[in-house]
Amino acid sequence: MKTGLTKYQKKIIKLLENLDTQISAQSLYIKLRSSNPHVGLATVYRSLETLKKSGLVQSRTKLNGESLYSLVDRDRHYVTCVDCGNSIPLNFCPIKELEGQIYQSLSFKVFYHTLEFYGLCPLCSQGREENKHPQHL
Amino acid sequence: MKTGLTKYQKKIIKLLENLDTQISAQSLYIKLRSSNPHVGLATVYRSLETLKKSGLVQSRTKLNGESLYSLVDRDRHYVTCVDCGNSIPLNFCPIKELEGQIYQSLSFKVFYHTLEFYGLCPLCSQGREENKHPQHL
DNA sequence: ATGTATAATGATAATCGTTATCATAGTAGC
DNA sequence: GCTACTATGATAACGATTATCATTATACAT
Repeated sequence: MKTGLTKYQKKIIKLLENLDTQISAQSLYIKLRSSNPHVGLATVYRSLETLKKSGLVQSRTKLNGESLYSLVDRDRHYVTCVDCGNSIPLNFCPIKELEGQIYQSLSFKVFYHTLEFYGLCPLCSQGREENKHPQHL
Repeated sequence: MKTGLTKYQKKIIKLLENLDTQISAQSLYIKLRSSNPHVGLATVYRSLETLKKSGLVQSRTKLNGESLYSLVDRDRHYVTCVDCGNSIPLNFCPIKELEGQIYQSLSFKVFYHTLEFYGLCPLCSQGREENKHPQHL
């Protein structure tokens, strides 16, 4: 094989390239089916797993355990609320440079990294303050 | 209630304090049972969920979807191999200071953050090199 | 082109961590 | 004690992911 990528692996890469958000395996499966009605869910998971191990695709896990996938060159991170679960994207990444240092010190070839902040979003934080002083409901 | 923490929430905090590694809910359940034979698994999950929302406990998710818990003051991060799944702890954290900045700019009160690097560990990297030149097996 | 070995795929069952349900036990305030 | 509310335990249900296995496609040698 020339490219080392299977038919569906290529299709998945294409889909991810035309997407600037992270996407779950299940959603990717739906999207794939619209142009490939016979594709199986297992193929999507298998392809994503292989692409991850080849360093082309990365994933992060939501609080509910679902994994979201994207290309490794999307160096995007999020702030997530532990209460409502909403995520806000950040527009910077302070640690890309560290990947090189890790290779130097640990001989560990870094493909990508995840960085996520967890806490209380303004709305949920506000909600808690109000509950401290209930209005005799 | 004075402290706002239930009986088992306190026990879990104590256990985590005497532990310098992250631990899964299932393992925590086993440990708890040794001194509290009648505790239920659901209680462990419920307590961890509440402790997370109160900002005392943090979690990170392994590649297999299992969550590992620790106290939020354990600012420890890992390098994980996408092939064998092993994790190596890092002894530094470059972004603790950023949490304050995020509160300034987004009014988002950060409890903790996760930072993880993914790639190929020396052993798995070596294994792949060898497979490039198979010995006529 | 044919045959053969190997890899990829699809359908679906199984797995497993986690959540929801619901009845019971505990607790606080009256 | 009585009542309302919270915490708990046992277990069923859930849902994303993985394993299984038969089938199909592909690569390669003949």
